[in-house]
Amino acid sequence: MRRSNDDAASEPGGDLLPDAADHARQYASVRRAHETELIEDYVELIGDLLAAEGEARAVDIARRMGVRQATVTKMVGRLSELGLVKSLPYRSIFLTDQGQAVAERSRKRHVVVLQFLRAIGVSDATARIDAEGLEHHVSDETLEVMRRFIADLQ
Amino acid sequence: MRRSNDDAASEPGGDLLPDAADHARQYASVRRAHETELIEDYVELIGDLLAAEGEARAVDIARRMGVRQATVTKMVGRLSELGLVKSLPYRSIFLTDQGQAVAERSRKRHVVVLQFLRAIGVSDATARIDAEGLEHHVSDETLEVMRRFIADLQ
DNA sequence: CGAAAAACTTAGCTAATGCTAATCTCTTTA
DNA sequence: TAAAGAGATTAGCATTAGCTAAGTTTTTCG
Ligand SMILES: [Mn+2]
Ligand SMILES: [Mn+2]
Ligand SMILES: [Mn+2]
Ligand SMILES: [Mn+2]
Repeated sequence: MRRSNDDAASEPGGDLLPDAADHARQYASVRRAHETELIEDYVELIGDLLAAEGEARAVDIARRMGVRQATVTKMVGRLSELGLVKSLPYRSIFLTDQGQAVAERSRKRHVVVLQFLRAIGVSDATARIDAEGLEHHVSDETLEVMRRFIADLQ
Repeated sequence: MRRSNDDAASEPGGDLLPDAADHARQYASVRRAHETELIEDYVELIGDLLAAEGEARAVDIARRMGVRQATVTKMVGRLSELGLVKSLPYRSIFLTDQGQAVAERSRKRHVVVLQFLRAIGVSDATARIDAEGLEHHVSDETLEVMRRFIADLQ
């Protein structure tokens, strides 16, 4: 029944072990982000390819994601079931309205995170790599802080 | 053979679609982070529990992680195979030297990210949530920038 | 046109991470 | 000290995300 030091959050420097329920919510939040992360990356990439090339082919998605075509086919099937994507066999992939919305939102967030990293002095190459992972774990509140930070620099 | 606009990276505001190989490396980097992410969180949590309570029991890990005990048992088995943890059936879990090192490194990084978020104006509650996910995608370079940012504020 | 090449799909496999239900072991307490 | 309760484990299932190998369809080109 070991119950001793709790409320580590209130201790000076007690940044570890917050209240157990809150702690669990933190991890749950991360798990939730992981569920949508890949979906967002695929949809965002498809949107970028559509904007840049006019079409999004599985080969190109595979090359950019660094995965096999079979993996892309399977993922596109999932995106289709989720109503984010419209695709016919052996044809280019397109975004539904819902997919467009997701792509737009992801793209904006990605750009803010990338610009923020550069703004605080991270090199472009590193900023790009880090942004690709960080973007999915940035809350609206933090995103807004980043946006302000960038704006204040002008 | 649609080959048209490349080197988006060099365009003004071209923050989308970098060189394909680089782009693939970005995603690969994220995938790599995801492989170690959970491991780091478990090991870090076990370290924190050992420090705070003297022992790390599966119940407590389960409660804090917000998962079932069966999930913890399985994960501890994996950590054990990885040589990060030492455990006997029905007994507390301990860290190996290697595990200690991982825990230490993770803890330090986590704290820097948390303090950085607070430093730029994110609320404590949000900073805690975001840090739990962000920490795993922060490169050494970015971490150093964050550290300097915090230090310069004193 | 008709082959060869490229693109795409399908089937079947693996690993990671979660779950529930059932069981086992240990600890507490009446 | 024996039952009850708490903690831990095991077995079996589902989902996600990747892979290879084998086939299909479409496109390119001699
Ligand atoms: Mn992105
Ligand atoms: Mn991403
Ligand atoms: Mn952590
Ligand atoms: Mn974490």
